[in-house]
Amino acid sequence: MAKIAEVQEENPKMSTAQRIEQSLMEEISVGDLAPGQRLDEVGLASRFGASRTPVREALSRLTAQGVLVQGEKRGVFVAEYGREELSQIFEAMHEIEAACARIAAQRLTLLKRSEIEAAQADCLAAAQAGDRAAYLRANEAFHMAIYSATGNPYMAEIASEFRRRTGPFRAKKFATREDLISSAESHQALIADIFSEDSVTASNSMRSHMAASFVETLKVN
Amino acid sequence: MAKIAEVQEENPKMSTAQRIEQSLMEEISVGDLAPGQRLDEVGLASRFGASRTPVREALSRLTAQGVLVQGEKRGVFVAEYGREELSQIFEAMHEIEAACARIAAQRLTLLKRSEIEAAQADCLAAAQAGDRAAYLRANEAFHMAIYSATGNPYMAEIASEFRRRTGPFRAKKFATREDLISSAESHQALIADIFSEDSVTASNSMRSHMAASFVETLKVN
DNA sequence: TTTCGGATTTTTGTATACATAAATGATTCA
DNA sequence: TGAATCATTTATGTATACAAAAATCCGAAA
Repeated sequence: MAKIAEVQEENPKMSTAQRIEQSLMEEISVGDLAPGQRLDEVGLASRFGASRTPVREALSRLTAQGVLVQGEKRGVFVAEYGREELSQIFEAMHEIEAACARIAAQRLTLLKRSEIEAAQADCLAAAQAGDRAAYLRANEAFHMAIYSATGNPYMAEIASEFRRRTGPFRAKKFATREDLISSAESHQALIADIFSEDSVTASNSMRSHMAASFVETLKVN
Repeated sequence: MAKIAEVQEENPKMSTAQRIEQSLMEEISVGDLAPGQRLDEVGLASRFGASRTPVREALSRLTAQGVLVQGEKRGVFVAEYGREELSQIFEAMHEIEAACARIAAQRLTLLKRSEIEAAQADCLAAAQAGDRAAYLRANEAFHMAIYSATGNPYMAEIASEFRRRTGPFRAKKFATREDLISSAESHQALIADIFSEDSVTASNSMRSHMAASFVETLKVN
């Protein structure tokens, strides 16, 4: 509820449907809405104080993005992936992230470089503080900064899309403060390799980062 | 109109919204609906013999997929890309296609191999016949067969999505029978390199195929 | 007790109506 | 003549209503 009001005040000119879509996306990526959970149109409508029409539009768009799926039964559900599906999604994500790292290394500007550094500083701070929610946000911002450094909004868009899809599964692996710190530390090597401006080094470094992330994710899913 | 009825009869249990979405997608990817064209809700509603509600749902989903965009004015429009944007989209597409070719080369099964060959046979036949519409379909099937050969439906999905987005722009470059034939012939080298089962060769071959495709596309856009 | 069939209740998909925002056009004043 | 403001019309976003399909529940028969 806090989040809804927050978004509402930040962008007061958003339509109800967009507001609902963003709120749901946020809740899903953080893991408040668990994979497999059913989303009821009328329930959401009353919860957001709206009618079914904008709710349906939001659900429809989220389904088109693959964040929700319509299961065998009636209703839409938060996408739920088994080990096999997770591994396929991570393989795809891993390819795209590697491409992003390679391109980013080639095109790195001073501005983008400082944005990545700033995001990483936030990651470290949140990890030290043991603030899980803050770390999740900072970690997303860190990867977004790398996507943005490609200078290619379409690459960034698909990379973000996979990140959203896998959000709830990756989120589970951050249980303790140590998890946060080790994740933040693994960013350091990645940053160094991207900043080396050698595309092969950057790409390989991202591949190993993603592979490690996948191993950790599989442990808790 | 023929197409609408056709899809309707193939999948009689589809909802009106899905039917409209598929029809519009088909018309856009073939180029019947030109980039930049405005899509009017009431007009589409009367054209499909439905109310605005399912039309809105279809437009909303197509917008979420990036096939349509909501412009500065009111209304949604078929996505229109300038040279700069086209080059960015092609760069992203090129990365994904290269990854698909690499993975496909590593995992090639006899079945997938024969599917690729069959699709290419269709391409050659359509090109020889100078049948542009048939070639467009066969060419899509050819690339889909490669995506499918990765064994990874998520890779296939994003690759397909880019293909749909760029459909109307790529379609323009097939004007004469010679265009079709030269395109079909360029598939031959690509196939040979994928069938070599050497992932680097396959990936590089796809990169050059995509680069060539981009050059041709830019000429007509 | 289990299973089959029908009735009931949800839930979805579509249509329609209405209020609001935006684009267009007209009119007036400079 | 031009610009600016106001009115008109058009289109969008949301709400509500209704019909159809699916899921659930309940009872009867084996």
